[in-house]
Amino acid sequence: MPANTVKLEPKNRLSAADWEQAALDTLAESGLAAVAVEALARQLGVTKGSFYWHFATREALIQASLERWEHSDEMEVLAPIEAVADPRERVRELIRQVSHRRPSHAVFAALLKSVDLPLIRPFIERVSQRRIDFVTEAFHQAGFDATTAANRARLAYSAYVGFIQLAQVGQPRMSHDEFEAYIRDFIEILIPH
Amino acid sequence: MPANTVKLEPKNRLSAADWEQAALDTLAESGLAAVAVEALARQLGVTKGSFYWHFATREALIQASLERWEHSDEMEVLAPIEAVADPRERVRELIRQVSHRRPSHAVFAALLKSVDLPLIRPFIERVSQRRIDFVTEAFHQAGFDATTAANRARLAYSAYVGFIQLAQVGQPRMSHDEFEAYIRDFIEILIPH
DNA sequence: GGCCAACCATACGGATCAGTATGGAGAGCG
DNA sequence: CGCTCTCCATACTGATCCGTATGGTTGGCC
Repeated sequence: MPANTVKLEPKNRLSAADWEQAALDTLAESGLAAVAVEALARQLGVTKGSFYWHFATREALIQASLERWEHSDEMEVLAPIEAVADPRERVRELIRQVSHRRPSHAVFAALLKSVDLPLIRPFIERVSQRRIDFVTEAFHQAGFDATTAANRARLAYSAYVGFIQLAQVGQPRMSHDEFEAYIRDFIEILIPH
Repeated sequence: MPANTVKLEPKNRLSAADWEQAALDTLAESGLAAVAVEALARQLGVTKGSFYWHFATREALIQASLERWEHSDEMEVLAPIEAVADPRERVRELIRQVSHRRPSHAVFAALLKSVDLPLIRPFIERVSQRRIDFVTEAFHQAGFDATTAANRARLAYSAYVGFIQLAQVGQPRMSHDEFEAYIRDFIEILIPH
């Protein structure tokens, strides 16, 4: 057998990053309450003893996981769209992007439900502020005055937040085509030609 | 002393309705997790023994409380506005109403966070469906075709849901005047003249 | 005035979960 | 070979909370 097994054998021997990823997965799937040390341990095939070696406390895990999520979220969503020159088209592209990439929103939707916790709140505040500022800036560049741009951004972001909440209820019971039509109307209403 | 003390002495001796009201209050203030029997008992100055005489289980209390809330919500919000003849003005009035009466939304916002629970989900579904249908109907009467009316209603309701979520974060950090201006823009965008 | 039913206290059982204490296996290195 | 550091298992404590069992108190009613 070849020696030099640098990073093989992902079977046993976990790292902190493994725990963080598992935490984000179950957070997205089952909510913050499901991010429990013993549950994650079972899910990873180990016991609590492993966890408390990598992290001091449950909150430390959540904190680290969310910092990871916040960073990747910013890099993967907003950053690529900043390149779009025309501000109107930039917002349109943003709407299309977020409307066609569900998995990332699951974490945000889960966090939204635990926003009353002091541990979670700052994350919601920061990412929301960044996103609203992003859209506000685009609307401003598109010719709207400051307050109108801000209000339109607020409306757009509120509609986004509300939608991902209602989507879990299956409330806007729409087919794929109906959803696409909704997105088109969404854009049409918020970004007049 | 006059006999005939029909309903005096509200000090001791609770009724099921008292528990339901207390449940709704703490639900609105501290979320569903805070609706715990022992906590409510302390809050009401009694012990668990009292609770389990009035209700079989914690879920029974929540169920009863939410049925009470759902009924009063429907009566106090949508019903009075149905009288407004002009559909455009009806939606405008609805928006003004809900934007100026906070306390009732607290229960809905709290429920939204626990929508994954099978006990809560039906309530969210029913009230959301009713509200969306209400607005859709108004937009339809205002001259929009069926799908456009539905999409505008979805957008309006999503924006509402998202706003009450973000409001708790203090995210749309607005003064009173800014809020009023936002509502005006909200109406202006959704209901073109 | 005594009985009955509504209402509540006390005390316990059982489940869940965060965190601690402690010891053991396993790889690398001298 | 043996030591040590990393990583994990086992076992326990303590807190919280739902639900049960049971007995006590109070008000109305015959």
